[in-house]
Amino acid sequence: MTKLKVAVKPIGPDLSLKERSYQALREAITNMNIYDDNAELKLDERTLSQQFGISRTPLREGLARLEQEGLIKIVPRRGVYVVRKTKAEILDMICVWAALESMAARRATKLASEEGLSALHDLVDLFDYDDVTGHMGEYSEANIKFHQAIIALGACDLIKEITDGLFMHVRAIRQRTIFENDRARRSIVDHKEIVIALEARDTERAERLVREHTLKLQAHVERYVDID
Amino acid sequence: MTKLKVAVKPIGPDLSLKERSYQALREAITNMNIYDDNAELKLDERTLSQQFGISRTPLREGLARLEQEGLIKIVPRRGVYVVRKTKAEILDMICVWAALESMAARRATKLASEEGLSALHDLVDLFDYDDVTGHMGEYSEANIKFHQAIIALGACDLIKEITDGLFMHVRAIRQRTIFENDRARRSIVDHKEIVIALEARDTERAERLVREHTLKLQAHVERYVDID
DNA sequence: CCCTGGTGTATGGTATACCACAGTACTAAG
DNA sequence: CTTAGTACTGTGGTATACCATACACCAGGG
Repeated sequence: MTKLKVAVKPIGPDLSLKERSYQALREAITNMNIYDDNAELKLDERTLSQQFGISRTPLREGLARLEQEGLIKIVPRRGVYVVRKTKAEILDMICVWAALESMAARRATKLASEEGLSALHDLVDLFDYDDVTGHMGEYSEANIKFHQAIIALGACDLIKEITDGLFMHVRAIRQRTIFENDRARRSIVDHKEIVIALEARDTERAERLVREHTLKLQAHVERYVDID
Repeated sequence: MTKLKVAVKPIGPDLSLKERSYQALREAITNMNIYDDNAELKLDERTLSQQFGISRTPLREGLARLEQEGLIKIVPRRGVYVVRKTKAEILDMICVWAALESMAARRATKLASEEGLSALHDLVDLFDYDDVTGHMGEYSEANIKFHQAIIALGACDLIKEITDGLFMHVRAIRQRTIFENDRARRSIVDHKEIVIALEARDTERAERLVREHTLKLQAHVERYVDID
């Protein structure tokens, strides 16, 4: 077969409309203006389909996926509503996060390459103890990056998949969880200790530090975040 | 307000067709004849819609949910296929299971009531060390029950939700994982030790025992189960 | 003035018709 | 006989029309 295929480009990013509506909606909901104030929580199928320029059929298939993912709730004969997580659900998510990331840390002490660990080390060095003030936005991003990096080092695709979903949900209430400077500083200290434990290949310690670090966040949300 | 509300029953279980097709398909796929042999892995939308007596529209919405859940894969323009988990995916699922159940055990040592623990104790007493032979089917059920009970004691709805999903997927390959008697016996011993640790409220030990118990299964699958 | 019943409308649920592409079979040419 | 090309068919993707219900608004009666 000397069929000289012209590099015709992997065709378009011709995702099906179902896929595109799913992703677009997901994007829209997670980045939604303000999620907790008096934001519009009702979605209208016909309006949406017009906005996207597609018919209701693929749109509804996307909505069905969104519902399965827990981002929206479809009430028969009533409409589709953006779901507002309860405080208990948030706490549960952080709990699962703690369980999975600590397992990832445990695995990382056994599986991670030296290069991977040093890359992680670089991530925490980006922010210094005194440097945090005024860079909360960036730090918040770097914070997520750090945790995702640990999870990546754990080399378990399913853990990555589930935690990505959790982060997506949690991002929706990020605005409410104002990380005060003090918390950020203590967080940085925790991160440094975690990296040290990982580099020392100290499985038990790395697992414990990661778990406790995340459970600190859980306790903080429990005490100070007021939703519902 | 002295409104004497009559307990009027939550009305009918008027599930939508989308919901029913979703559940029916899910049921059908998880209990599917033999999942690994030469079973039919291609699903035909029109045939299914006729079998269910509904149109393709709600059926496809159900399929979209199934795909999101990972039970099927919809290949654009090609069709929908029942997904066959790879060995790596199975191992990942057991890994997540270990992480979540050990976290549940940890929480159980702090949250569980004495009644809950004694109920768990009863579960392990149902099967004795020598009693397992010939009752593998029942034991397999009791085994799942035991793990679900621990998760329930952890009192984290999301952990329950996720692990339920994992069990559903794993059930599909249960047939392949022949639990030989020896494994069952050792499993029973593990279970008894776990209960003891829980009743002693020994958080660290309970966490460790549960994790190691599940990781033993992972190692067993890794070594002896051959799929793909 | 309030409460109740009915009608109308808007919106979600379902069915169906149509379209586009992939896979296959058949035919023709080398 | 083999291979390539073309046409046909079947299946998934999409659009649209129709149906059923929930909610709002209005009218009439208490």
